[in-house]
Amino acid sequence: MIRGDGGKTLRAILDQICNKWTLLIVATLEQGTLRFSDLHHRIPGISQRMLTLTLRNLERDGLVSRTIYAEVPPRVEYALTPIGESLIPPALALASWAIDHVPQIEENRTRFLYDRR
Amino acid sequence: MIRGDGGKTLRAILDQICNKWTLLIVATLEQGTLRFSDLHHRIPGISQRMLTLTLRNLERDGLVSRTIYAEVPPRVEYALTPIGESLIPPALALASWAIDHVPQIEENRTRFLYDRR
DNA sequence: CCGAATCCTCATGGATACTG
DNA sequence: CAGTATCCATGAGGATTCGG
Repeated sequence: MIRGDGGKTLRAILDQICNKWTLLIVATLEQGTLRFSDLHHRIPGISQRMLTLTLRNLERDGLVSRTIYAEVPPRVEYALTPIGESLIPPALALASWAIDHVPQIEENRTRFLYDRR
Repeated sequence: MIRGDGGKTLRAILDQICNKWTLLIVATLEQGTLRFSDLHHRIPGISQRMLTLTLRNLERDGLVSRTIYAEVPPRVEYALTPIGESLIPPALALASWAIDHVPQIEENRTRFLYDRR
């Protein structure tokens, strides 16, 4: 069953994981450690603000580690923790499902619009 | 890789799947056909409005079928289509991950708050 | 380079009341 | 029973500016 408690905390955490950017960031960090600017231009469309906020949440939840190097210019590197890495398989499973079914879903949507008068 | 195109359509579909209620509704329909009121009280916390809206989106995308019986009182039954059923495994994988890691994540959050001054 | 802070907009979503 | 319609609060998220 999908609900362990009343569903409160679970749904809260699912919302946290399943938001607009989290899965993409985790999937991008699968390749290994990346610094802020790398992430910024590897994830098209994300704003600096949302990248910062999402990384903070992931750090707070212990899914991502943040390492600061006191250099000039500054360098900050992000990497997945073991818990973060354990999220990779289910995240990729969902992403793969979406990729596999994008054409079918798009066809369904257009047909749905056409069938309604 | 997680991005098939520029990431536009994929991210749109992921947003659609990964919203506040979709996964819960799909997981609830795994058990079989259910009517509106059944869904309503099996998913604690959902409003009538959001249940209707989310079901419409799922119907539009072809993940859920909607059957109306011309009776008094009216009866409407919802069921997963084959595509909808194919979403069950990755959805449950993600839900299971969340369930398994809720305690650890909650501990990380409280420690994060405590460590910051 | 890496962010924090501010402002602003718009979608999400809850509460309520009404219909067939 | 199964919605639709309306109003309204909240927060996600983009653009921009400033700081270390």
